[in-house]
Amino acid sequence: MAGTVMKKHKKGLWSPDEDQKLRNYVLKHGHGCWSSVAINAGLQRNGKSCRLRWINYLRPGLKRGAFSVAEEETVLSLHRILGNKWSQIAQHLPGRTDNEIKNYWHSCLKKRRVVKMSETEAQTTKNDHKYGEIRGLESSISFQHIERSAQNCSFPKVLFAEWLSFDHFKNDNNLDNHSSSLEDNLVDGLLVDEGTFCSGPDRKWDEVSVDDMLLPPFKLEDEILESGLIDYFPGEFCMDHGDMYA
DNA sequence: AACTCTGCCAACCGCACCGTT
DNA sequence: CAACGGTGCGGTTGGCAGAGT
Repeated sequence: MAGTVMKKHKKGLWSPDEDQKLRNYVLKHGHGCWSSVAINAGLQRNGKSCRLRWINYLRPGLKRGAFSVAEEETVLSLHRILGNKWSQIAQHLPGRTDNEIKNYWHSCLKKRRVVKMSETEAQTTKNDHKYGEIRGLESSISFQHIERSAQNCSFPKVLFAEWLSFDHFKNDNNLDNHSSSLEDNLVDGLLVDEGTFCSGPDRKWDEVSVDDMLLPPFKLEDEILESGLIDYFPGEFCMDHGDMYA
């Protein structure tokens, strides 16, 4: 088309100057609509590219560098349960992005997991009384809290603390606001995270009962405290409930 | 030193979902 | 209710750097 100027969006690596423009703009105005961010910040990028750059690189609070052992273990455990739900896994690793975790998984953990699985298969199943262990899963999942009658729900709720960010506890006691899916995940009156517990490859989530998730000596009703909360975390991870709801 | 191979990381792409019109 | 735009997510790719030959 002669005479028309097609505005081409720039692709490829971001220059320091572009980073600076985007950072300055978002810190000053917030992102709002990403496509307008690109225009208003004077960038020849599309909104999607800006969003990605911000989330994966420029956003404050991001951790850089190698994963710690604890982070690695978390990724392994969560991946075993959640599969390739990188964004969900990332929610439990503050400062890490889904992209980073995904890359890390593909580069390192996939190999290591093969080794580790063969090791763990040799171990007998741990049945610590402080843990609720999920049948069919090698890792033991902590049932951290049971929250009774949270907001609209008259059932006790089990929250898998590893699957909810601490921000949830600090900033948002209303479970229904946190995720629209939470209420959908009541199983026998217990709240669990979405679609993640399948006790076998042939079983669907809605076929899994609480019995599948709890092994003796668990008896939830005996463990619920006056506060409506219960802590199944091992000591070093234990948080004071007051802190969590402060 | 030159070349090839491999791993890592940043970014793109396509799709799905959601809210708005 | 369909169309549309914005956003989020997971898969994939391209390029760079370091290791190996």
